[in-house]
Amino acid sequence: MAGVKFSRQRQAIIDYLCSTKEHPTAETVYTNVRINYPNVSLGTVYRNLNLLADEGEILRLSCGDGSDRFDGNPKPHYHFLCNGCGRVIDLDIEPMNHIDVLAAAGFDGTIEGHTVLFNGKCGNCKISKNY
Amino acid sequence: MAGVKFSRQRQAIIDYLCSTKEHPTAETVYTNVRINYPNVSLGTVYRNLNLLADEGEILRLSCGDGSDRFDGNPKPHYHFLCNGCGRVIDLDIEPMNHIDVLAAAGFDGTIEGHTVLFNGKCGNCKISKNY
DNA sequence: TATAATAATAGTAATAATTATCATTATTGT
DNA sequence: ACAATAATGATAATTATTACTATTATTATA
Repeated sequence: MAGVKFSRQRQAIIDYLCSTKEHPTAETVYTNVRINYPNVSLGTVYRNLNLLADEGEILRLSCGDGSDRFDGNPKPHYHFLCNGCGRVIDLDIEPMNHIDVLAAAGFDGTIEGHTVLFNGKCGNCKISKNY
Repeated sequence: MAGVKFSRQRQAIIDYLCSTKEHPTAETVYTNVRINYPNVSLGTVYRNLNLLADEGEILRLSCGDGSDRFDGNPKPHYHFLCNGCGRVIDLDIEPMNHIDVLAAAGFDGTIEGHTVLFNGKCGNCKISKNY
């Protein structure tokens, strides 16, 4: 990475993101990185999350429910947002790359990719909240 | 609508949203409604956009690029976000309702729906910005 | 039509999420 | 070891949105 130097704080952010499947917000990343780096600043967390997302090392998820979330797995995959508890869960289905071709028909731009966000009630909420 | 009274301001917001295909932000709605209602407040615009989105009369689009956008057409359809100019464009393809069934396989929650956001370069940007 | 109930408004203050600034510290190539 | 410069922590600033409240508008009914 040209012009990018290693930093312990950035590494700790990557390590934390890769250790969880919870799609944490910047604030949650901050809370968890502070366990090992009590002096880390929230600005540093935001700066690095942006850098890593720009480099394609992590994914940024904007689910429209407040803060952005981040995913340590940069491979394109689909997500589910529970509108009971707000959790974001990875879905285990193959990305449908062919829909980029379908969408391109009759469109004068160039399609580079897509995101899919499913919504509904997660397994936990179905039980605990009687959905 | 139980407990909901008519207001000229709300009607003006609906009229404006239905008159454009530009998926405006709350700020843009505000600017345009002010042409006919110079005293309308930004809070009124936000309050009504939230109300209308909750009632299902309009769509809220969170594209992850700053402000939420709104669409006067509440029928589920797919969108394209140009990462050259930031414009959001309606795509003319049939929603793939069957993918909700695919996604539900091996998932313990209930899938109620999904959104798809394509990205790339719009026709204008391909020309004007040499993409 | 006048009235009473209450929803909606404008204006403003407050909050939440994120980005910018900057002096100091850490990393890295030579 | 040193010089160049990227990264940091602390804080201020910005952006997007929501909350509060006294006043005004809508609407059902007398």
